[in-house]
Amino acid sequence: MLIMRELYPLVFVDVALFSVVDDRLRVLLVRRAEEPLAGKWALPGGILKPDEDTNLLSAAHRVMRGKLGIDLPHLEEVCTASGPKRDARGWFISVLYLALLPMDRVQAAIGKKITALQWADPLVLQPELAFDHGRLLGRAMERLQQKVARHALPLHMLPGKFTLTQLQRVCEVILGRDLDKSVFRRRLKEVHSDDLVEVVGEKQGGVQRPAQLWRAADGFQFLG
Amino acid sequence: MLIMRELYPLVFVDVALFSVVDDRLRVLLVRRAEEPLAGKWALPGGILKPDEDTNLLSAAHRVMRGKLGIDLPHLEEVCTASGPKRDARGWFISVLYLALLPMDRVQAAIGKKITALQWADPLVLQPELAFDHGRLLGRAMERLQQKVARHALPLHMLPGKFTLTQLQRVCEVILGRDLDKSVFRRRLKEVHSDDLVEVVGEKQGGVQRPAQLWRAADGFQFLG
DNA sequence: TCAATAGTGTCTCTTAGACAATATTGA
DNA sequence: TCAATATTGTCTAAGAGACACTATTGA
Repeated sequence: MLIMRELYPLVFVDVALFSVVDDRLRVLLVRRAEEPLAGKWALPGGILKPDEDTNLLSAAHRVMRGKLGIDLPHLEEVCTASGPKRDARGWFISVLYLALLPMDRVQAAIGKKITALQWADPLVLQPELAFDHGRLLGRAMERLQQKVARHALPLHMLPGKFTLTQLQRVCEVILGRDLDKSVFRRRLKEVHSDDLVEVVGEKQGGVQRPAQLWRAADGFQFLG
Repeated sequence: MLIMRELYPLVFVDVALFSVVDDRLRVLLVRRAEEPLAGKWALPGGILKPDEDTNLLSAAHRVMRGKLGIDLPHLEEVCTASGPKRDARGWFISVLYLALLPMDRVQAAIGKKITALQWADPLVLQPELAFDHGRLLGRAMERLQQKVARHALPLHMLPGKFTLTQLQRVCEVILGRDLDKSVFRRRLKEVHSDDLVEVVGEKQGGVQRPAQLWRAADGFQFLG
């Protein structure tokens, strides 16, 4: 069936993928290879393919698999952007997703594409992101901070085994402020005793008391 | 320009419009007049018209203006639904909006279309809403309750002048539980002293102490 | 005065924050 | 033993909830 192009908007999915590198929050940016705005940095994203995708979420998964070659452990919708003049191609809808990546998979994610990918500081206003991606990144940051402030545990950003100090550090990095160790662990015990599982292994740590290792429980979700 | 229909999804906006009628929470439903699922009750909604709408939000405003003849004072995006088989028409995206209507405009909203519109109880699981609207309604309810629980004031559901008791009642109806009068007013004073303005007028009230009337400040937003 | 609702005060209990104290390891 | 970090305990302050009290009106 052939129809008028102007009656249907272009639909994109864009992803704000966060991780923590060296105790600093980072977001993945890609350098646009094609027009419009070729050469500019942007959030990774792609166009919806109704013939391949079962829904928008799976489109986001597909796009990120294409960019990084990995499946993201967490991907959630944040909001949409829309309007008639994203670029010359006309009316568009962009659905923004928030994603988390374990810190130990950051290097593998970028691989050798260091000219096309970068882990940028989301707090330092990126000089000029393409389109409205600066605003979208802000929305994703808000969502991430809100959830952690409401005690959602960003376990998807941590390696398979982690110490509570590591977990606390990740939360601090996301929130941009220090947390009290005692308060942090007290809440953990009270609320999330079923979502975190103790592990037999112990940490090395050199000249210091070894820390207990933990892991996320099966089916853990980044809720809150 | 003519293109393949299958490459572009249909885009709908659907609206969960809440109000309070006789101390009960209500959501607006419409009886579908056309196929598919003609005769079934559904959330009001319509198809995006890129040639008319400047973005998805304005599409939602346009659709509701068409159904009710009024401009909604509050409309916010909740989430999207998407997939290949909403109905025979193929791949679709549906963007859900949450809206609030003042209780004193409920009658005007329905007008004489009582066979096509109804104010239904969103808590009583509507037997069978069309499409996935039952799930969408649940998402909108969650959002509404979350915001009020986080102390967002649903002033958009109240008439221009209202008493604090009325405001508290609306919050109670949304949350489905009683609130403490003292706690409610204490918080109001502490947090929202700049967002609510005292009004000279007093309430009638018959055989009882008259209550102070309040109104929403200019530019008030349903945040929280 | 009374009924009825508006509006305020106070007590307690839970929880968050600050910070101290104890525990465990390798050198 | 010491340095360094893990883990726990304790005190205090802020906030939420429960509930009682006072205030104001028309009849």
